[in-house]
Amino acid sequence: MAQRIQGTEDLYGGYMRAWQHMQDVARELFGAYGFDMIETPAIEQVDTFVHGIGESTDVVRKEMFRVFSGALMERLLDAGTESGLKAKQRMAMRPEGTAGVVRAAVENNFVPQGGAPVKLWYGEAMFRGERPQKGRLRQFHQVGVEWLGAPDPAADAECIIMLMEFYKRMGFDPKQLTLRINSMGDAECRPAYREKVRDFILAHKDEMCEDCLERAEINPLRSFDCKNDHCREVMAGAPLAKDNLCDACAEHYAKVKQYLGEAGVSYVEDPTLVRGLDYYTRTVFEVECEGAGVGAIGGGGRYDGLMELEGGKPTPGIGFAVGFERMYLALKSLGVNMDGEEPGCVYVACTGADERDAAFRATLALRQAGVRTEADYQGRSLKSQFKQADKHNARLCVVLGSDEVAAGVATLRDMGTHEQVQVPLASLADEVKARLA
RNA sequence: GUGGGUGUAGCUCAGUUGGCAGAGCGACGGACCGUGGCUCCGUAGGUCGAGGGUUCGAGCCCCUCUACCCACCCCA
Repeated sequence: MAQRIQGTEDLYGGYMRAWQHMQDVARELFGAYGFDMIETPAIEQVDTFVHGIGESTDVVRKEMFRVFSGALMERLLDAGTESGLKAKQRMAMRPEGTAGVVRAAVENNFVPQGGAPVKLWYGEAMFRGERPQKGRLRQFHQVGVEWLGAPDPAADAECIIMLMEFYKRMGFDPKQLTLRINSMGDAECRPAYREKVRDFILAHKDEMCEDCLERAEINPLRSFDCKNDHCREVMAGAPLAKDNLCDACAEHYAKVKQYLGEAGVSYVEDPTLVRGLDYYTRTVFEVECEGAGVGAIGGGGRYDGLMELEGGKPTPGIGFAVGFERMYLALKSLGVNMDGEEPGCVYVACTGADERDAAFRATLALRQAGVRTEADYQGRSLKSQFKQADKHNARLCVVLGSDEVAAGVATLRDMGTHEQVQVPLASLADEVKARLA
């Protein structure tokens, strides 16, 4: 039997409706904050992701799905190297949303010099070549926002406030969530801090695990959340980001915290919070649902250097992304079922072959009037048609028997109250719509 | 990439020392032939993940493959 690729899922039924619901909530809430929707291509040049996400990150080093046409792949296998490929022939499926949106902003000049900020949101599939496990898929879905051109710490705060409101509307009690924030500094102060942490690790090399020694060179800040307890104990004595911020970063961070406080958003300052993508500067944040066992259900931060890395003018940016599948699992672990119900409909039943034509016309008329309508296509008994009507969540059932057809009427049964009335076939759609309203 | 677990009906799973493949749910049909949900009765549905081996006999034991799940790494 043909089967799915590992780590992918088919979205249908209640699960699909849950994903659509998440996008509907996003559209409404993010729209109120002035965000417009954008959809960028699922494949981009590899460089777009490498420049943005960072050469040394796991996402770029081992998780990106590379894309080649069949013809190109043949040439590649012959040549044994991709060094001869042009940049635009080296493609990858997007592992996250920010790099593509920023690339689009640069390419289309969304934020001209001195121009107003642009606010964009997306809801689409992401692809990462990892081994799947709970809350981790190779194709998964995220809703996210990018706010470009706004250096103001109020933008950081508003993003976070909006994010927490989003969770609330999706069915979380804010008390069930932990919002962790940190500041990673900027081009001014981060390099020096990074070096300090590296030196600290190397000074304690006898006590650290192998992974951490490797991290010291690649991304020393990651050692803060090493899974090894002993490493974390050692790292507790390491220099903290918040003590090593330049004045501008410290002021920015303080302002973000002030605004969060004013908005009544509770947060935990976590000096060890380090996000895995290199583009982040200053504010970073992450939201976790305790006990759900799926890790972070959303996160983001500021990326003031990213536009430049993608070849644009220096333009500040901030954004976040929320994982659909993880959020779905987290809500489920809290007893909230996100599955959407099939919408109600009207079912057209008939008693036999002689009435089938009349049923066809009634079904057509209802659908043309915009009513979600179902009917029988298997020649089932009337009793069975009623069972089908229930399965389709029918609110009304139109019954067409020989008596009705002869009299030019239809019996309309309310599936909730069992009330039945006869209405002229000519005004069926109006009668139905009046009762559904 | 590394480690562990599981594949039996549409779904969730039982299946004892190797001895006639099961349950619950679901589906379908019926309970005074034109009326659903509840109840009752009945019916259908299986390459026991695939291939090989041991055995009189394998869902069960052995080997290989494969798929999925979980965990590490990392991340949404």
